[in-house]
Amino acid sequence: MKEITSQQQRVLDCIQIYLNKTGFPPTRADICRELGFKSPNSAETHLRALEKKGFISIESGASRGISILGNSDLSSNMDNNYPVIGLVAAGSPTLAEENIENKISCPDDFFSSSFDYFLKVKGLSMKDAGIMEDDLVAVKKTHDVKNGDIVIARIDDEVTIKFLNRKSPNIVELEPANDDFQNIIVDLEHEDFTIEGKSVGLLRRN
Amino acid sequence: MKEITSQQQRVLDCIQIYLNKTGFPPTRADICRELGFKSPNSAETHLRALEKKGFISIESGASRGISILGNSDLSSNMDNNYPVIGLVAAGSPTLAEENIENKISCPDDFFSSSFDYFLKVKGLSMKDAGIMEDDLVAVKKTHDVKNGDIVIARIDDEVTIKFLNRKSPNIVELEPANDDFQNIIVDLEHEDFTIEGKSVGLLRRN
DNA sequence: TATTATACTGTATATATATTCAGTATTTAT
DNA sequence: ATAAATACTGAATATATATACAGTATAATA
Repeated sequence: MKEITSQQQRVLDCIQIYLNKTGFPPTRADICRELGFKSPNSAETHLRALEKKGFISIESGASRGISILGNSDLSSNMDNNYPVIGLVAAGSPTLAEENIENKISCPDDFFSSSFDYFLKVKGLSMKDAGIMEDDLVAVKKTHDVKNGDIVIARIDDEVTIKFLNRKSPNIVELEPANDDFQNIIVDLEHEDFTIEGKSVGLLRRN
Repeated sequence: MKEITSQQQRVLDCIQIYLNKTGFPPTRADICRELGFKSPNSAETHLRALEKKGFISIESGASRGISILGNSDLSSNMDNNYPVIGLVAAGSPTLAEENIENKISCPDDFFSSSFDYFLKVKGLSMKDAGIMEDDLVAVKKTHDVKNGDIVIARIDDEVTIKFLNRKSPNIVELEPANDDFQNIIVDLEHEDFTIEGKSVGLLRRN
């Protein structure tokens, strides 16, 4: 998807807000009223730009014929069953049957990114990041992680959830969010270390 | 909600299907085309009947100004759209349209108990309870709250989320989960105090 | 340098659309 | 038995709306 200008973003937001508020899309005049434009053609040209860039579609000739495209809203309402895996002290969080505590049905587009399973958190090592015991962290299986990401990592046979901090090509620091815990420093040359994935969201069921 | 006739149900279904398909509501002519009516007035009268019975609302004078109302079970899926309400400093978190920031589709049985809306948290007064800024707290509208519950309360015009602690019939203590914040003590005789509901879960989208 | 994209105002108009009025017929309450 | 609600056709119309056309101006390309 092409880049969007700030004014086009305002118009796109305006359409979404109008939709949330009324249940149907705005007219050109509505957009002008909301954003302070004085000519309906101001809205028209922005709409055509948004259409050209693939953010919306416009039904020709129809009144209020604007619909917002992309995966954000109506299109992907598919539910899926996501396994809940216990964070056990030893053993990687595999999707093997014996590790699956239960399954949770939720929409595929529920979090900012797609994800693969829920990890049930043990302990309070990430409590200052708002991750408490028994919270369910939505984990995306990936190796594409940056410093500062909350990652699910395996050192030898221990699985843990921590902030990632790559110190040097061979040294990785795993940082808890709790003063009672120590940083874990991993030497990639001498220890068996794997990134299982990263947190893309959290679910807490009281 | 009053009873619906089979023809009115067909029209209501038609609106929903049209919305799913196009992203915007149908015109009278569209409904006629879909259902085989030969006069736009056929659609009009059905729409007015549906409006009178509270199934839809019609924006007078607006084209395609139909919106489907109060869907307790007419969406028929397991999923429902739950509004996201911003926790504003003043004003109660009503479900009024202007307070709805967004909607999130999720299964009705997603949390331990049914719930009514998501509250977007501002500030860090509950951080030690793992509730961080911009977290979405699933709120069940109820007055059935116990000591220790995380409640959404309104004092005069301030809405806040805190632990509940009833001290005596007339004194309620609202306890933050953050040492930087003070307990709030409310005298029910002299202050306007309402329990809006309680937290039944939490959702965090990174 | 010329060109294209962005970002508007202002006017005009064909048509898309809601909505009223006039009928007919059947079913359901009172 | 009479009124009211339902379920339509058909025609007419005021207006809501998309959209084209004519300009102006600035910033970003090529």
